[in-house]
Amino acid sequence: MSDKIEAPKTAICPEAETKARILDSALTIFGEKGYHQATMAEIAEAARVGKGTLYWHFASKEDLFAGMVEQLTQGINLKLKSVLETPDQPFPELLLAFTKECLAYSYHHREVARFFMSTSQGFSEELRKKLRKWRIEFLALNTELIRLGIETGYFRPDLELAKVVTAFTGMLFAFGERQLLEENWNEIEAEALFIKDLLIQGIANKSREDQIDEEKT
Amino acid sequence: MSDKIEAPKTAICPEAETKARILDSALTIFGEKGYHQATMAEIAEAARVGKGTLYWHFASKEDLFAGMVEQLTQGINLKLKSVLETPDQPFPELLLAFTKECLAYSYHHREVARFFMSTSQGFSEELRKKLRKWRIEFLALNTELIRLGIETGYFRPDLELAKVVTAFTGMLFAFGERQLLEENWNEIEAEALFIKDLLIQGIANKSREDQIDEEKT
Amino acid sequence: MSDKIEAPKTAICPEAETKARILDSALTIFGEKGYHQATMAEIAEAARVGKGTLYWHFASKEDLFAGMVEQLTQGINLKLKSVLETPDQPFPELLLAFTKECLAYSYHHREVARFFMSTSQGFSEELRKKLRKWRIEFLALNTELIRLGIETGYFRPDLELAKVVTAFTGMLFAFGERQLLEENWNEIEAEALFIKDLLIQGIANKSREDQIDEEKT
Amino acid sequence: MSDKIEAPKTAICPEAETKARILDSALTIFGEKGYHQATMAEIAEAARVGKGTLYWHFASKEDLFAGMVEQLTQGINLKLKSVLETPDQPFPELLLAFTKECLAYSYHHREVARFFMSTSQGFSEELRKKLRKWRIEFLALNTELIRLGIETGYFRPDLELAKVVTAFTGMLFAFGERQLLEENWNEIEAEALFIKDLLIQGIANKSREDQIDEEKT
DNA sequence: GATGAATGAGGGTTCATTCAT
DNA sequence: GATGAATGAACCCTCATTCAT
Repeated sequence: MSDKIEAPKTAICPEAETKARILDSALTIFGEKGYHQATMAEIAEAARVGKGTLYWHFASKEDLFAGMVEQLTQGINLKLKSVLETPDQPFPELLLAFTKECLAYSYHHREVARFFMSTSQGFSEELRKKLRKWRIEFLALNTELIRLGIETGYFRPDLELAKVVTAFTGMLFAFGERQLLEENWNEIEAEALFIKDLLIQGIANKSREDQIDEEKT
Repeated sequence: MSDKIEAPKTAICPEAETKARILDSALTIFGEKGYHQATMAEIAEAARVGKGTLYWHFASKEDLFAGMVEQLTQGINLKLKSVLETPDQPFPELLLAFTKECLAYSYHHREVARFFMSTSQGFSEELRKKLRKWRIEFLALNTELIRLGIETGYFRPDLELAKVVTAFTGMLFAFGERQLLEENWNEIEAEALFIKDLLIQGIANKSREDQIDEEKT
Repeated sequence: MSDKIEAPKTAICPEAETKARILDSALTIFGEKGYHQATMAEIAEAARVGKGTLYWHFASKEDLFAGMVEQLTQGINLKLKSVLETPDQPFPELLLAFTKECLAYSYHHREVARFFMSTSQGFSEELRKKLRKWRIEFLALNTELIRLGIETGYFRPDLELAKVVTAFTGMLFAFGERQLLEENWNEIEAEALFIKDLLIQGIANKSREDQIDEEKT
Repeated sequence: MSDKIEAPKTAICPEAETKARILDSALTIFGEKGYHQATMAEIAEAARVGKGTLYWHFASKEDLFAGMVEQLTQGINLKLKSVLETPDQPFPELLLAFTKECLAYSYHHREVARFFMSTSQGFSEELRKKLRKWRIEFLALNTELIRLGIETGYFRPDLELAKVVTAFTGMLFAFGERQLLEENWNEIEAEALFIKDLLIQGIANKSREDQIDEEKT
């Protein structure tokens, strides 16, 4: 929702400000050209700092990349967590909100949605480990969402969590990428609805649905 | 169709045999390390030819990459086409077969499934155009499948084709990538079934479902 | 002599204390890694001061290096001078004491013995001039020693001073470096004796030797 | 003696010729500026090849350096071996010839004599191991020479070989370096004689000397 | 057709030095 | 006096591409 998600924590001191500017530029440049095509010189120029300054704040190109991705994942994960913790919310609305948040995030940070998808070929084992960890953290939130759906009776109790999560995140990424290519901002609402309905009607617990139907009558 | 690309190892003409070996090595190396991390030297070595030979058969690294991706997409598209053209097949089984074919392909050519997903950042406009074309060709087959589902009454008639295709391919890629990471070959059957059910039960035409239910009784 | 350079750690004036600490760290770091491999950052860290502080006390890396070498050469030269000025000492014992002092110094400051040997390639003309000057000062003391040997009749009067000094210092450095590599501290006594004997018996004035022999009988 | 010691072995094929030219340039540049100050660009320019060509023939800067040093040590060691194997030569003349060869070599390859002396700070462990090996090979020849001196009765039998070798090589290096600084080519003869006399008269077996003296009468 | 030595533009990284605080 | 963030020139090395054989 807020246009600037990665607002610097203590932006008054100039040092942190520089680091934030570098991370910002990294987000832009890595997003535009991808990791291997982006150059440190470009990022430095975009951040209006010397090339050496990058290496004062980050140990290497990989480290800068990692810092940027971490900031991003923490951003989306924080939002998703707060969605999950919203009290007194019927599950379908929770699912919808969650989906919308994901799509909105990949819209606002369209340059970067790729990194969730991108294979980590050519990275150091250390960075791969980090990326894996962040991916797992993200998937954990998705899993929690689905688990809630089962718990509240909206999803069939016999579902294999992992499969549902795979399908769900697959759809999220696919729609996120479509936005990347086609710039349909105003479709987020419709797309989130579509995904929600597809999931609910597909894996909803029919007996419970019937119950609900009966309750309404 | 084209006798060159599908030509197996037993080609008599030695020139085509060399080119095939190069494409094979390109598939392996590009798959293992990704486009930017793979080097022409590696590919040449893997193909047991000189580096110069690559440039006799392909104009550039991008050209070789394009050649490889084309071969791949033609391979899967050919298979999917033949699935779609199988006569007298109830739609659910068609959907299942299609899905299985996709998953199987991404398993057998796991090194390459990435290329469908990978963003084409850093490529020349020319190559990007080609990649886009092949992607569209692949999506066209998916669209055709979904269209059939609607036509035959298994899917709701009011569905927006593009959205369904996006969701479907998203799931395909997600499961394909999971295979990449986890090596669950024998899950293909189960996964395809899961996807099929999720789709059918989710976007199935309820009235028609009722019809079917009634027909059974 | 100079109260700054020889000032020990217990200096009251804090500024001089900082400079001394820097010189100490320079000695350690330059000694361990060599001039070109040592970095100002390392030296600053070892001296527990900021990088900028180095530049308050020394104009440049070369200047710091020069300051350190100067301190060292003054140290050894002072010692050698005092050896040479010891009154009423038979020449062979003087020679032995001189040699031992050199070997002991290169043992205690093993990290630095290298600098006498190290070629000054890549240094500024200014620094090279200084290094040359200090080398000459050191050689002058050696020359003085040999001259004394001739004057007192222990060495042949027809010797070319420069050649003897070259040979002598060559042996000193060779044994000094051997210590650097092999850590035989307790060999200094034996080595000094060996060098003394080699020199004396080799370049001694035979006629005088005969005289001595006869005097003993 | 021969002006061109490192004459290419099979200089007809152009590839070997290029490699030889690179080694030659490396000798010059490394010699002039030292390892750390020399740049690959300079060496490439001196060899009239592209920078990349260096990396076709050598894996790295260190590797090139190692190749150069190896060629040098093999050159001098070969010469010294042939000196040692000269048949029917009285030991003093052998000693003289050996010394002259060393001095002449360090004159002809003055840029490089340094490498025997230079400490290997800042090199990889691998290169250090190689340098150590070559140094030992060179010292082995010196040891062999001294051993011969003892065997033939010219040197006292109770001498510690290692000490004599240390002193001998120390003098060789010192005179070699003096040449480096002062360009006294025509002094080699005199210097070699000086070293020989210093050694012989110093560590000669007196009883044998007496014998010789008596034989002469 | 095939080869591989040669090329050089370009990238990541280091580090002595400066200067505002 | 002291600091350390910022700088940018310079370096080693990679690798797609070429071309003589």
